[in-house]
Amino acid sequence: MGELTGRQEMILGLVVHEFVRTAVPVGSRTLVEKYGLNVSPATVRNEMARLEELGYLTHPHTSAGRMPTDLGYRYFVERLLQETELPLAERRTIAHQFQQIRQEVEEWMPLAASVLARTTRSAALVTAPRAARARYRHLQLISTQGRLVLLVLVLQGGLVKQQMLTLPEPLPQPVLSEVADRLNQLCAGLTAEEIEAHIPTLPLFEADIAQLAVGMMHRADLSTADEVYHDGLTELLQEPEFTEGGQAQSVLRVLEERSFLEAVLADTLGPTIGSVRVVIGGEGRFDELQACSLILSRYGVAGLATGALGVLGPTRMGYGRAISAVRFVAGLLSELVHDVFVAGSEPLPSATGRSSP
Amino acid sequence: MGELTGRQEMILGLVVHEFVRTAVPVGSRTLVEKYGLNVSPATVRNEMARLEELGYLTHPHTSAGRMPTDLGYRYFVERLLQETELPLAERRTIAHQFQQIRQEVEEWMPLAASVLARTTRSAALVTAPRAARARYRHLQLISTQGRLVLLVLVLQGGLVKQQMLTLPEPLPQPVLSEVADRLNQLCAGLTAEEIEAHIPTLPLFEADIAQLAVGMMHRADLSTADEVYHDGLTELLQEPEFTEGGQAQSVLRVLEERSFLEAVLADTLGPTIGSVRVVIGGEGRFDELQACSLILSRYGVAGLATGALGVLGPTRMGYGRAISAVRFVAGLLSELVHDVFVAGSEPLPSATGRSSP
DNA sequence: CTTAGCACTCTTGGCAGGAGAGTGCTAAAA
DNA sequence: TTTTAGCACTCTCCTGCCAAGAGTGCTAAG
Repeated sequence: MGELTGRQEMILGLVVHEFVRTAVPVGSRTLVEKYGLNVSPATVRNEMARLEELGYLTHPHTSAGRMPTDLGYRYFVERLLQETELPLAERRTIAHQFQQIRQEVEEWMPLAASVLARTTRSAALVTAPRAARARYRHLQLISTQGRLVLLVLVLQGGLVKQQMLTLPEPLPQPVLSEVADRLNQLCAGLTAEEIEAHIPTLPLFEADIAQLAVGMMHRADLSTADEVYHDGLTELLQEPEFTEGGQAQSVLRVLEERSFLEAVLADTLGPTIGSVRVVIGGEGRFDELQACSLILSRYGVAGLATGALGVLGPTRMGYGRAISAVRFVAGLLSELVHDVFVAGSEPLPSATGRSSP
Repeated sequence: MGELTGRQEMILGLVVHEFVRTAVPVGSRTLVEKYGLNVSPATVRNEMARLEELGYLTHPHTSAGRMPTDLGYRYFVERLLQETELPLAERRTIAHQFQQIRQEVEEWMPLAASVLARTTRSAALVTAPRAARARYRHLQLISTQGRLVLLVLVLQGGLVKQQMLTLPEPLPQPVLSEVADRLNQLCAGLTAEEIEAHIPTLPLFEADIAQLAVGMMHRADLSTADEVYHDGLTELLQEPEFTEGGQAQSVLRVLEERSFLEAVLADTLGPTIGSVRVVIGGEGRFDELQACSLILSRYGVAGLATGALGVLGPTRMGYGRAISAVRFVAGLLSELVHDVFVAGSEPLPSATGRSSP
């Protein structure tokens, strides 16, 4: 990415800004008039031509204004966008909402999605936090009538898995609880492999149960994202680039084809917490996202449990605001996860004043 | 809804059939030729004019073919559609898939949604089964480090709720387990109110925990649908009626605005299990669904736990197949729920041969 | 009651022409 | 050397127009 002169940068920035606002290719005259530049449209045209040569702008057709290319957005995001934060008032209300549902584990993800969608006016995606390697925390066996038993396995980080099993003969609840307790003492904090090592030493019935739990943990390890919470799809599809045919579906595919989302996450997000990644226009690898940009970040506690969250919008999106919002919400969620895992007992420091690395 | 002559019914039926297939208004000549009627187009025209007068057909404009009105579809569904079932082979494979994941509680809903979406080529919506009144089944307290404790509450039917709480002082896991056990013995099978009645008799700490559980149960009672699983939205949005502007959003609103879905379910589905309801074109009450039809059914075990599932398609949808699919999948899910709740110990009778009332 | 015939209406696609917007280029001005 | 004015050029967008095609509604005859 070559260097641009100050004026070229300014013009690129203005084109991005104006195009994001209006969704209409912007011409030289409009730019000069709207932003009170003290050069003539002709000069701007020359610079625009140069920017186009370098690949930062395009033309839909000869007599139309300019619009940024994906490369143009990239330059904008990486060099022109000064790091910014959401306004304090907004941070306050958001932090307050999270404070409200601090105890309600199930509300975390939906709230994060809703907040992201609302503040960025785009679609938001949030995956639940998961341990890199599932670790056993607690198991319980709940007898239904008959020989049918519900096995509830709680993994470290609060992820709950359920499975049913049929006993060869009915057992009373106290016996089941006792079995569960013994396993709990033995297995707390272990990974699937570590538990497997113990199995041969266990009495028959307990070994069976442990084997089931191991299976559930393995399955949990395999899938990267169990549930994807989303919000704001309707707002996204109101954007002009999606109101026409085909485009809407490709966006939905991201949601419904889990494998696709997993690929994107794996490709663009390492295990690093805190940094925000920006994927513009699919970056050649994801055709379905040609018209979209993704702002992604990982949240959670490194090495213990992490999830991902992000904003999906048209390439023509407000990157500054979106990046700040993603970073801020990721920070809040990380704090919540931190509580469940590392668990300080002191009251949380106010989240409002925080910002990321 | 007045009576129609046999020939009028036939023509209405053919118009529906043809329009569903092609999405193009159907003219009198095409009808005669494609279906080998031995009357002339003019006769068909006369009948069509009569059907239009009665409100079963419309014209987009003077020189276009006819297409069914919502009333026309309604007549078709209620009087012309003979009760039918999915082909045996298809029922077999579907039942087999459910058999495979019988034990995997978390897979039920996604599978149901996926199967419905695929067999009807429309969007499918499935809500998790919920007890009419939440009933306590099992609670457990899992200590994190420090004073933070994770409370996991399992309700009858397998619904799991989690919440965190902060203790005034740290307690070791065995003490917590003991408290949980005492509450479990006392509260198993009770509703929120019944537990509340016990609270004054409990020691202080246990009373607090019980109060929390009661709160969680109340909250569970309030919301009709916690999670809505969906699949097949992409296929739906490929239909010609949604590829153009505005329409796509209104469909997504159904998904994202939970309150809306709750309203629809409450309005159209009583607590009755097994019957299939058809909502055509929003029926005047739901503007967002003007272009859509919903095929809905409740599943589960009456009085214990029920959920809803359905297919969302364009009004121009294959009603026969959709209704059969919804009924069949609802039946399969009901059996699964039956197992968890009422819990027979005998192996399931093969679902393939079953059909609903 | 059915049908043939015919006039009528409305959509669709193609084509032409003018307005508007914005560019690219050239030559003059700073 | 950079900036600017001027001008020709290109392309979209809208409008009006025309012909083809599809399908109807009506009327009068079978």
